[in-house]
Amino acid sequence: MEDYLKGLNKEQYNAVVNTDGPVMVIAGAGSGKTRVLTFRVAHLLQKGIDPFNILALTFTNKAAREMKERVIKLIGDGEARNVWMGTFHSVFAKILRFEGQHLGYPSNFTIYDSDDTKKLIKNIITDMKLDPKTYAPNFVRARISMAKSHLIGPEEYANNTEITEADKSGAKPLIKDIYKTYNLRLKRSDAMDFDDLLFNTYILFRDFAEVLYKYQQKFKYIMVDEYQDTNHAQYLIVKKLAANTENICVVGDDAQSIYAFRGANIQNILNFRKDYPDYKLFKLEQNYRSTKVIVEAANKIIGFNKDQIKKTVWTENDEGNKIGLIRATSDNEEGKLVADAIFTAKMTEQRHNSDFAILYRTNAQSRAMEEALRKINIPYRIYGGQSFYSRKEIKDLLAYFRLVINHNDEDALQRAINTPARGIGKTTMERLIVVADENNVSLWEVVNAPGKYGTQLNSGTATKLANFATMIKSFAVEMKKKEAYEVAQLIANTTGLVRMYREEDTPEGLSRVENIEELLNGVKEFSERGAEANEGDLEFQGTLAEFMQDVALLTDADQDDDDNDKVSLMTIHAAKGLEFPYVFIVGLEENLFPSIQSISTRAELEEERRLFYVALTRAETKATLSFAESRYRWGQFTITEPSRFLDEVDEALLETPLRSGFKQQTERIRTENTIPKTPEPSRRNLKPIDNSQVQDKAFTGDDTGALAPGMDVEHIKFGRGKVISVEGNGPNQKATVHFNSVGTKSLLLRFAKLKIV
DNA sequence: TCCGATCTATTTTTT
DNA sequence: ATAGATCGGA
Repeated sequence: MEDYLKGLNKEQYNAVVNTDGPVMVIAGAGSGKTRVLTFRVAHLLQKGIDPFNILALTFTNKAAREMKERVIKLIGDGEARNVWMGTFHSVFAKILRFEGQHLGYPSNFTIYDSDDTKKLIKNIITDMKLDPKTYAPNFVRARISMAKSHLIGPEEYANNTEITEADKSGAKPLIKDIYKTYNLRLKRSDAMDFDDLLFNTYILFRDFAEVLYKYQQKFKYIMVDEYQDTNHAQYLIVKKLAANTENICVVGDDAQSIYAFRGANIQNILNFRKDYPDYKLFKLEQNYRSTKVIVEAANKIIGFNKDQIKKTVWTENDEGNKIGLIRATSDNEEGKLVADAIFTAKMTEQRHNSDFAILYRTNAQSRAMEEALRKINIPYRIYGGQSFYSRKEIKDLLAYFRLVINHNDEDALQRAINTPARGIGKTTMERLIVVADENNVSLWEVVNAPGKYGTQLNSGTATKLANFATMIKSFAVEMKKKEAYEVAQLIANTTGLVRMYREEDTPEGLSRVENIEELLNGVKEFSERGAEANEGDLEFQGTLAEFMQDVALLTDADQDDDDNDKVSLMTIHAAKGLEFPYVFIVGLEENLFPSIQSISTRAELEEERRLFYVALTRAETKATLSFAESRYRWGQFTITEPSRFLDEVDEALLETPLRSGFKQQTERIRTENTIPKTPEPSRRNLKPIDNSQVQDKAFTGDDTGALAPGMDVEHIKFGRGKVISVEGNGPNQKATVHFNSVGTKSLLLRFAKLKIV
């Protein structure tokens, strides 16, 4: 046995060394899935397999990078860097840059992100004079995206009566036309959306046998991570690629499937047995990550789901801490209690900030957490949310980059042409768009040569257009001669974008200028990295075009930070695949988690439950659940109810009972084997309550040094209560107080302003 | 065409 | 709450 394989358990070992033929690995949470994948790659290389023959597909760039780093650690640099490891989207984008001409795409095609996509769909809806309320852009986009990920093109869509009937009964019969126009417009812009990267790769392999053959020869060993999250398109592409050698290894966990909402299909796991009847199955069931308490609680929760593949996750780890429970009166208080708990654990357990993660269902929940952490000076880092790349000023500058790289990129052109203002307004643009449509050419064609298409323009406008076109073309020339950073800086300055924001002379304007500078620094770093990497990776030049390819598929979670000792804040989706000693799962309230839009069908509810399972199994040492009894949502104060998921946590594993104090829980009727009733958003939850009571600004705490058990105290939010105990001293002094209103709470006296009554 | 005031949708999760 | 969209007036 090779040395490096010694640390593996039997199942892991088998999953690693069975390199030939189809293999499926069902890997429970924390069972060493990534380990198996990395060792498998290392093992292949060790056996002398050419790294260029190995393909490893992941869902996030982060997972890909991590895998690469770990392989390099195992067997050293050099060979490892030539393995194709990346997300489905990035790998297929790379293939399409090489092969896109078969489908009529240039290699410099633009990738539209969801913002660009949405905008384009919105434009089309307006152009078609449809009511944007009926045809809500987000809805239409979701519909088109769903179609594309099932490999249903515009024609198939229009010819599929089941689909069109559904659209008709939804009073949206024209989605098929929007879809058709949308695809034409994308094509005319030499652009692909995220789904096209998969769709077109599939078409490429389906229609061009020689291309398929080439990649089948290339990728002799294929590995797919998070197989439970693949959609139909991904499934078929992988199947085609693997058809020759059948050296395919998929790793997944049905209990962690949380992307059905975007077309992921758990059936792909089941299909695997049919597609490769002689496949080998390995089950990784031993959890190395979490304590017994966490594993047991998680097992019980997932047990409430009907649809699942039987498996038993177990662990030899210690029993561990019970699961914490935080009950807060408001979202802000929830933030404070969580921040306090982190502070306390840091002090008592000597932990780093980076040992903590706060996980939530929606990005909007981060704010209360941020504020609370900031108040007590705990550094944190937010993953996801409003991405750096979706800020206005960044989009503005990127639009120029895109336009310079691909003149036909219509979205980029529309954004750039009058930002900053160049006197090319709405009227002119509308006229140009009509001409472009009539002649079926890209918008750039018309802007660049309006005379050619007989566009009616006054001479002033014509000059402005000509100047703009000349400028863009001059950038394109520069781009060929200079490296990325120089061109980027030239563009930022010559276009007047930086000047525009600077002249706003407002704090926002200034921060926009700073963001632009940050982006330029990013470009600089990128091209320097390009120069360094040149000898190792011949394909990498560090050009602006390459930078843009990177950016299009990048998410915020992929960015690195210099200072890494920070508390992590992210959605549960973003946390998949990660682990932390201490995990706080916040906002466990009905209509938030599970989400109000996911409780009408069993399938949706079960996905929410898997999400909860994923969240809980991120924890190594201790998990803490929290919920608030009220929360601001959509700027509205709402009373909330604890999540049904809290009831599914084994009471015996909780630090404090769920139902304590005076609060009487309304009995919720839930039978495990009936389909949940139609959602009845309880009035109670949505009723705005009078929020006008002004808080007593003068409320200041008494000196709490004299605080002792038995004393009556008053709290600014909780009102009257009785002190049960006081522990700790100095800044960490805590008191347990029983309040009439909210039951027993533990408060850090430094923050809780208590008045002795 | 530009600017400001008013209105409005947004919040599920991501490549 | 808040950013973006929209509309009317300059």
